[in-house]
Amino acid sequence: MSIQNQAKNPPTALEILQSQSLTMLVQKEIERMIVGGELSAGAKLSENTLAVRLGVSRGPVREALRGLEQTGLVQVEKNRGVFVRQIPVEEAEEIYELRATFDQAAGRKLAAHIAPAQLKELTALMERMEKASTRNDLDAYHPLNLRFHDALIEYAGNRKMLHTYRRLVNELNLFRRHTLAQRDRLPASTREHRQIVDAIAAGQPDIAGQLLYDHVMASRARMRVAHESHAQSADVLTLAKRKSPTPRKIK
Amino acid sequence: MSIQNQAKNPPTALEILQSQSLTMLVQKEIERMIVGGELSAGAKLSENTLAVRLGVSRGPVREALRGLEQTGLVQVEKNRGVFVRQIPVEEAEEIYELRATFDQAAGRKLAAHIAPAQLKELTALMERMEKASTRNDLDAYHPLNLRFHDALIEYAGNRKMLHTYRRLVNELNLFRRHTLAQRDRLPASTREHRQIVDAIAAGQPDIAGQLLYDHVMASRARMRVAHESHAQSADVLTLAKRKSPTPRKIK
DNA sequence: CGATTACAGATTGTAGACAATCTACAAACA
DNA sequence: TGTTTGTAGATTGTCTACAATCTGTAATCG
Repeated sequence: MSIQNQAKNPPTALEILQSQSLTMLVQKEIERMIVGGELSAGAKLSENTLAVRLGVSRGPVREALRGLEQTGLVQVEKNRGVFVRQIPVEEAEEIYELRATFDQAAGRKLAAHIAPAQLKELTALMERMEKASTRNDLDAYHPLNLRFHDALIEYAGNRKMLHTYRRLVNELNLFRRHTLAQRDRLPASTREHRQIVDAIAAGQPDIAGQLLYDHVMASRARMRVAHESHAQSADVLTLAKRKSPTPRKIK
Repeated sequence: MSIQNQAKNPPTALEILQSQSLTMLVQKEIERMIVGGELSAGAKLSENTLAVRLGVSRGPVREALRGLEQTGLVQVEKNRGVFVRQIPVEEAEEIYELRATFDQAAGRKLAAHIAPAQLKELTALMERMEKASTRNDLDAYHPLNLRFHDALIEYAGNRKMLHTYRRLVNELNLFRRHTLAQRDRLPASTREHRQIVDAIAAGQPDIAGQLLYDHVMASRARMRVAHESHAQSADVLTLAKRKSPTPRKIK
């Protein structure tokens, strides 16, 4: 064993500097702009504009965009440009269904064996959601809900699953209308959360898994309803708004 | 509706030319070299070498490598180069577990409602595997097995799941020793396949799902055994062989 | 007057050049 | 002899420049 092989678990400042290339930073920044809503779905990402804005040349920007393309956040059209992806409802529903199977599997594993500290954390998150629910405070509820489900997957102990799950959730953020689905459904959602935590605490894998699957699929159904009710007005908006994703013209 | 919006489902030659940028072609080619075994795990990918070999400049090669990094096929180390990823056993096991949950979900859906043509195709694949099994022909069995499980996910009708599944399987190809796990276990695997198809045909979601989950997890267990039995000799080999992933030296 | 064609400006795709960093080997030192 | 230091070559990171393509507008034709 060589002496110099002393990798610490917490990444040191040195390792950070070593791994942070311009391309990585640019990619993170563009991703932040997208998920933060600064760039809305369908918007065109001009290489030049981004390069100037970030103070780099087009090279790193192009590399970052190729990376983002693989994560599903942007869509590249040759000779036309890069656009923030628009997630069709059908795809959003597929993602919800995938999430449901992830949550189900995680619930099963956690019910079989969960560390006391983890159960405590889940309970705490759930109780905070209950409080936000009684205040009907969606702005507080939403991030807690994200953390609750993320923790669920994290505690299941499969890093590959966690990574895949986070990528899916990130992609789902592009589908704006899904957040609206929770409005007015906080009580139901909250009740389901308590049942889930109870099943996990009681060590009932099948029940916990089934409850989680149903919970996410119920979110999916609410999302679809919210989407359909806003369909007409929203479609008019997008039709008027989108100059970018114009179909390629045939000359 | 405008006249020129006539996208056919089968991608036309025109659309292919439009979407195939040099970067895309380079990425596909490098990916082919990796999964085809031409570049083994841990190998260094020199930008210049790749560029010359493919007859392009370094720009598209770099962009392609950034894309491959996101798919998990390569690992980028700043100022050091790009390497074909080495999948640790632990990660391979996580991927197997994820696959198991995918297959379980797919089996459930298919048992609930599967098209006759699809059931026929699954049956045909299974029977061909049985024949290959009696001949103990692993070279014939392996691709059939891949197609069988891929078809299973495909027929479940969730494109996002299919996409994610294929990416995971692709990544698992980097873990060489997992193919060996099937040697001498063809009869068991074949028997499980028949049970699975039977459960789907009989419309028993829970059973089909459970069989599939157990089937993939059994593959995982076989993979681990194969890995451990070859551990010593293999480790010696990799230690002697790898010049590339040398730990970064401290000066 | 409507549709088609031609052209100018802008944007993307690719290539090549330069600077920064790393690797490996050799020289110098204890 | 073993370790450290210095240097040359190679590789990567980034930038700039040029070619190919697209978009939108104006001119032309029926």
